[in-house]
Amino acid sequence: MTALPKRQQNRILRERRILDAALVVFSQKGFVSASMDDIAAEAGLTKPTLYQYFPSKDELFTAMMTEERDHMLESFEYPSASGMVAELYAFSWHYADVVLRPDMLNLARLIIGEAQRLPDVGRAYQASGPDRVLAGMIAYLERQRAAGRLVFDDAELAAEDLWGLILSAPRNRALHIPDAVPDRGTIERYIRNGLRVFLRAYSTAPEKDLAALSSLTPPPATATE
Amino acid sequence: MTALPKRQQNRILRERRILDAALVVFSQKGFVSASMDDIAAEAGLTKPTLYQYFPSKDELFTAMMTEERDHMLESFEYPSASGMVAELYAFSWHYADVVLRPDMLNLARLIIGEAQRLPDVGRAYQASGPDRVLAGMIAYLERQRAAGRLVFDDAELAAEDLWGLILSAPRNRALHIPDAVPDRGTIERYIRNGLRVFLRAYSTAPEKDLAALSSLTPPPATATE
DNA sequence: ACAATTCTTAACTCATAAGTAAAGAAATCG
DNA sequence: CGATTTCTTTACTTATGAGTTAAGAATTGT
Repeated sequence: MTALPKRQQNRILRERRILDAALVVFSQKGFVSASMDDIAAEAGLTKPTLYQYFPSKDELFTAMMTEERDHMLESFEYPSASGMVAELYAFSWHYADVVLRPDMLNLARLIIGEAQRLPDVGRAYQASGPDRVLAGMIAYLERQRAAGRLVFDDAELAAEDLWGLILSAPRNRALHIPDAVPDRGTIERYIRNGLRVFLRAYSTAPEKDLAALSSLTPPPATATE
Repeated sequence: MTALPKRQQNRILRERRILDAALVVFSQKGFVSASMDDIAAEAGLTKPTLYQYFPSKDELFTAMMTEERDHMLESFEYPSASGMVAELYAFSWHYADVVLRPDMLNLARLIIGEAQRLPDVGRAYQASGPDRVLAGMIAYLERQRAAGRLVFDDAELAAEDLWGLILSAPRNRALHIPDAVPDRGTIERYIRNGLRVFLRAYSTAPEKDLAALSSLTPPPATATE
């Protein structure tokens, strides 16, 4: 009874296809060089049809960004593990897997490249991505502090230290050099070292935590890789 | 006797002006949206004249990037101070002052935004900027290790930890949100905290070094700010 | 002061891309 | 099955920008 008419279903599917195509083409070519003909072709339809769904290139871009922002929010779940160290390790790996995905890097490049022209987009990206993850991490770290496992004055700085330690170098390199996405061994190296520094600086039981870190193994490569 | 004819002097000056204008306009608008008319106007001359100096937009961009790369290399000198902690602090501030300059951030955004289209430019930027600074820092840290002040297994990772700790968060935010260049108090906060974490993790005399850090004050704001 | 060089002005060609219109074909609906 | 809706095809307008030309003005050199 709630089944939509075929026509409406098709409209929803086509809109979906257009937004996906827009993401691909904008990410590859940047806003200006991506043409509406290219995006229509990528979506498997024609430009006049595309214009029936989105009245202008700007509106398509904005809609695509809004959609992607919502998708981004879904990516940052918190893996559960046994113990703070295992949790930090699992999350570091999860975060790395998301952030270093080629499509995510392409999107980041797009946003950074357009940040001057579209300040709201940059702001929205920062709010839905990094700031959101940071807020979650701050809460997590404060819980660990309350449980006596960590000590720090400023939870925000501690959370930012963690990202800086585990992913700053590979991500920056990958942003500058698209071919330079690190392999899993390299990511492991950064994560492990970053967590060591973090635990040495903030843990109330550094020896025990470093030993726990030594026993952890990286997660299997995800199918999306 | 070595004085160049006025004509040659003017050519050199004009070329300089064109490259400066190119940097400004490309940084503000990105490669595609920056027009040769805009750049000529910024340089205070006309498009046909501009084409007398640089045969195409691509070649102007490449020349501008090459020029900027050489400029970048000049920016990363090593301030001298008394003691390792003071040296790290001074350099952290120096690095922050360079990297967070609006024009440097604009250039970084430009490079990141064009990285897919111009992989060589991204590679050259990485090699002349971050990799270069990193190499210097690695050498410095290894000297401190040899002198018994630091302990680490991997100098490269230690050097990357330092950048990640002191500047990763503010720089990323500034890349996404052009208005969000941090004030000096915020930079101080990141640098001080970052160095604390670094010293706690790697110093052979953490208490002493943290005390030394406490006594340091930020450098005066530079005139270029 | 005159000649040579360089720049400016004004106009141009060509290509590209955003956005649009109309007619016919295809898909869906009742 | 005919009516309606939606999409495709084809062609179009307009604007923009890379790159170019020619004539006259300005600058430099001798």
